[in-house]
Amino acid sequence: MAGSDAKTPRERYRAQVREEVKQHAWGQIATAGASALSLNAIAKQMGVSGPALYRYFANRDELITELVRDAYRSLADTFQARAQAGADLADLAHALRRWALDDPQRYLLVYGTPVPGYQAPSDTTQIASEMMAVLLDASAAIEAPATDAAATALDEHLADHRAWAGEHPAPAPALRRALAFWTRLHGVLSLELAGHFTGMGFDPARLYAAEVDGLTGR
Amino acid sequence: MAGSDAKTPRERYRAQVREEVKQHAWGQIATAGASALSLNAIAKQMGVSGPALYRYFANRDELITELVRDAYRSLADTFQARAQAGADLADLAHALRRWALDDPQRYLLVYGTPVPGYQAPSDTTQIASEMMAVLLDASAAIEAPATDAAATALDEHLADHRAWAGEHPAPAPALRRALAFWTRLHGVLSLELAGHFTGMGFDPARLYAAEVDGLTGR
DNA sequence: TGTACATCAGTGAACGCGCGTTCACTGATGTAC
DNA sequence: TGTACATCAGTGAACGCGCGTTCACTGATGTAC
Repeated sequence: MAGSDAKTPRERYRAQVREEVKQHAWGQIATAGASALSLNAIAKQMGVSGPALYRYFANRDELITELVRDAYRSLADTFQARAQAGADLADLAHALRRWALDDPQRYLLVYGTPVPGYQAPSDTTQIASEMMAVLLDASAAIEAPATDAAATALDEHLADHRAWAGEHPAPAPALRRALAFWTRLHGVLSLELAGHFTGMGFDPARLYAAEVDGLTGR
Repeated sequence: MAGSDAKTPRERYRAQVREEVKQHAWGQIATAGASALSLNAIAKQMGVSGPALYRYFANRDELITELVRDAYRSLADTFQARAQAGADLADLAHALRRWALDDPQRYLLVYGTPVPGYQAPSDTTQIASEMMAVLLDASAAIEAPATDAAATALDEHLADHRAWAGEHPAPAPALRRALAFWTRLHGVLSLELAGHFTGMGFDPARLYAAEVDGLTGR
């Protein structure tokens, strides 16, 4: 949004090719997983020689970093857009599920088993806290159901360890709810995406919905 | 336990070398992830030529399969041993956490992002249902707290889709509880193991404990 | 509008690497008489 | 207990593959006068 938007044709072309490379990268990740990403293979798919791509990405890691960043950004944007449209916690939950099922590998690139030896870009922390802010807003907007002893114990801990919430003024129960939102829904989603429910016979969407209901106080 | 236990020295030697190969395999997985597993690299570590290992494993996939099977088996054994010692659902939860933190890569090999293109051995289904049986026993042993509307809706679905529970006579609320046990604890564990909580400032063990308490009715 | 020069995209050859896997072989270990 | 033979562990060479990445280069595209 900021900065010099005046793009020369060459700049536009570069951006376009970078985009095309990323498209093919996603396709490759979808079929063989992130650890199998290969610049040479992408080049072949694009009908171009391998070294050509080094004009656009310094190396393989920079490409992966870009994909991770884009995935994070996409999820954060989805959350923010929904929140701005008046979504409550349950709506966010279903937006998350749609986002994940829409492109499982994109979800797994962010939340799956880390690619060995690959260090996530540091600015994802920033994006992650944008998402967390949306979650905290929505969590704080729910009237607290009766808190039991276990919840209270965690609340006390969270009240003292709320660095991750930044400046957000959410009370401890909202912090707890936001964390549970994240971990419970991730629990269902990641097992579903990894295929651990296949053959079990029940519908993962029902389990997900029940978890959402539990989180939002029905 | 069954079968011919009379081992010739050669058979014993073979078993021993297979075991040694697996040890190195785990070490390698720990540092570079499962997708980086290489027979040649293991051979080098063992001070032996690459092809030598083909006396012990038909190929790379057979080795991975064996590791997955062992991991499953280890978790199932842990659960069964704890259950036989009188463990309740909360005890099982903490056993699971210990098992996972004890060797994160072993946990991730079973429950993490699937290794691309690798098909899990079919007999893991058998082991998985052994574990499920233990979970269902423990879940059924807990007196049901007041069930809310969301839980009831899921219960109705599970009552009609209980193939995964096999012959187990657990009532629907116990089925639901066992599933929640699995997905919620996996949610916390997998995010913790993937490092998504690092830098957030709170203690994952507290979050885990709160989820356990919630599952066991305090 | 036309020419001279600089910029940059893409090529092809090359380097070094490690992988999985096959194969013909040597030498040690076990088995049968 | 001793010899003859079969079994099997491990070797080294080899095949074909794909990877990331560097480098000197050609040819097209844009810029300055």
